[in-house]
Amino acid sequence: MEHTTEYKDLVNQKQDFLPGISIDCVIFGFHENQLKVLLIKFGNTQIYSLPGGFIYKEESLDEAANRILDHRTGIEDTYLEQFYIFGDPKRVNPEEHRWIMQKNGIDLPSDHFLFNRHITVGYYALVDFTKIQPHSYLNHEESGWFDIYDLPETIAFDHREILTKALDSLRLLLDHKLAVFNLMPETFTMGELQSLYETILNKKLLRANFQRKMLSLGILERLDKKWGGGAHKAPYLYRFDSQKAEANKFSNQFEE
Amino acid sequence: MEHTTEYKDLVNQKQDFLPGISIDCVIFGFHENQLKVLLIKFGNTQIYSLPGGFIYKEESLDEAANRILDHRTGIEDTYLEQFYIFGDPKRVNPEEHRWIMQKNGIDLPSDHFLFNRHITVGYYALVDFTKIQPHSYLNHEESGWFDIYDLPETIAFDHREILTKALDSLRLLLDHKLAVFNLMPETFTMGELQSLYETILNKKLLRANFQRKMLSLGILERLDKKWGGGAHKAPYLYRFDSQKAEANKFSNQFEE
DNA sequence: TAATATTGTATCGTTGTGATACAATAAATC
DNA sequence: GATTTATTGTATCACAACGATACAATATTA
Repeated sequence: MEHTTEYKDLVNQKQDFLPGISIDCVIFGFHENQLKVLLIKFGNTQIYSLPGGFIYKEESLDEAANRILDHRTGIEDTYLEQFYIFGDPKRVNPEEHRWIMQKNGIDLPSDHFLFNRHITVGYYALVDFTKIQPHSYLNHEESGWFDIYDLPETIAFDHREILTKALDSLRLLLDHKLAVFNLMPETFTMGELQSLYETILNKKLLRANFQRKMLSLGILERLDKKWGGGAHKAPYLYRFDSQKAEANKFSNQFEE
Repeated sequence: MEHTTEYKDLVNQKQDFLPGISIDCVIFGFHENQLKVLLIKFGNTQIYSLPGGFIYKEESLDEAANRILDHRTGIEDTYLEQFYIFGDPKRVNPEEHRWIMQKNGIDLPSDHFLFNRHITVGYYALVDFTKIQPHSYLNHEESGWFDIYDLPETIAFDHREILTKALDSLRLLLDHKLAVFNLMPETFTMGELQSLYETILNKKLLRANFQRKMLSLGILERLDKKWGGGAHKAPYLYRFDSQKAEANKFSNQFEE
């Protein structure tokens, strides 16, 4: 059983973790015009969940979230922010949880700490999809990217609700900060950027107006044209220019 | 010592509470053109703190926050929302905490659970100042309202940071929801409403434009004029009309 | 009765935005 | 190599939103 290492941590390290609290990460990526989230499939089941973990006793919440994210994606520095804390006492069904563990060959007593009530802090990460290679850890967990609008049927616990709230928060972020550029690769066309906005907002935008608005913000550096995209005029490539953004008083809208 | 009852709870009921997690409430009110927050003064000190508490094991976070708020202000139904979770392992200095308790005649061992690391969930409440009478509980705690821009010098733990974050969140709320009307009395003049906005945003607004904007939202009911306000034209009184707000597609901007 | 302070509203110019149009052009097709 | 095609970059028009200013209305005071 490939999960053993991780689960051993969970099972044995109770004394190292803060009790009764966990972190769940909604890892957003953008690929082929789809907004994706990274989900983990529990072994021997069809149940998916968010990657999560616990907080060491000497660790801040942000540090824990970064550690968990690094563990799952191999990305160390990326945009990561808490968006909500989920504290319903019935948010996790301990029977469901125990059944999942059993399916993975781990038979824990029903009074094991893992099945106690846990409050969970929701973090979302905005990662550059192109920089994430299938991590060894990912394979072990049978994790994968899913279109946020086409999620698996069975999602564990209250994780579907967490995903919904994360998407809501991401939409709010669009209005206030420029953090969504963390979802784009280093260079991109205006059409690709528009596609990201459309996917997050789940509605079509007028191309001409989107371009006008984006250029007027003064945060993009225009590079060479992108050749070979098809039988049509070649689009420019752009790069997000954080210095320009700062000069244009958008400093407070990006990366805190 | 008047605190005894509450502190007894804290000291003895460890087993009833979720371990390692607390709630702190930033209770906003609006009075005499000032944005106020309710702070508690620890006995025999000059140290103020936010009213807070712990979560019972069968209670949701929102329920706990409501209970704590009710306890402090006597208000049962009001606008209450979590805004951030504070999880720095050094956010509370246990020595400072123990010293404060000692000053209140409660000498706890340094390994008492109260001095363990606690993560705290920040909630803000928007209350109608005119409906809050000095609650018996308040007197006991020597609590009082403070202008958010003129806080006491000594504020315990990381509570000043929590207050700052709460004010930031309140400003965001202004853009998205109509919840700030919870801070106003039942009826008010346009000038009073403008004063609230100016106080939250900490900047002056143009009277004519503010009035035009507010009226155009179609969320206010115009009542009789308010007489006796001085040697000038009498202003109209307004009432926030949640039905109008709903009809004008603002339903999603108010009370969830 | 006149003066005063404040309120309610109108107006002007500027900016931002939705909608549409059109020229430019890289690759595919003939 | 000329033509076609799909897409891009930009211009334009109408309208809404907004900052700034002006002014008439009016409840109280003098």
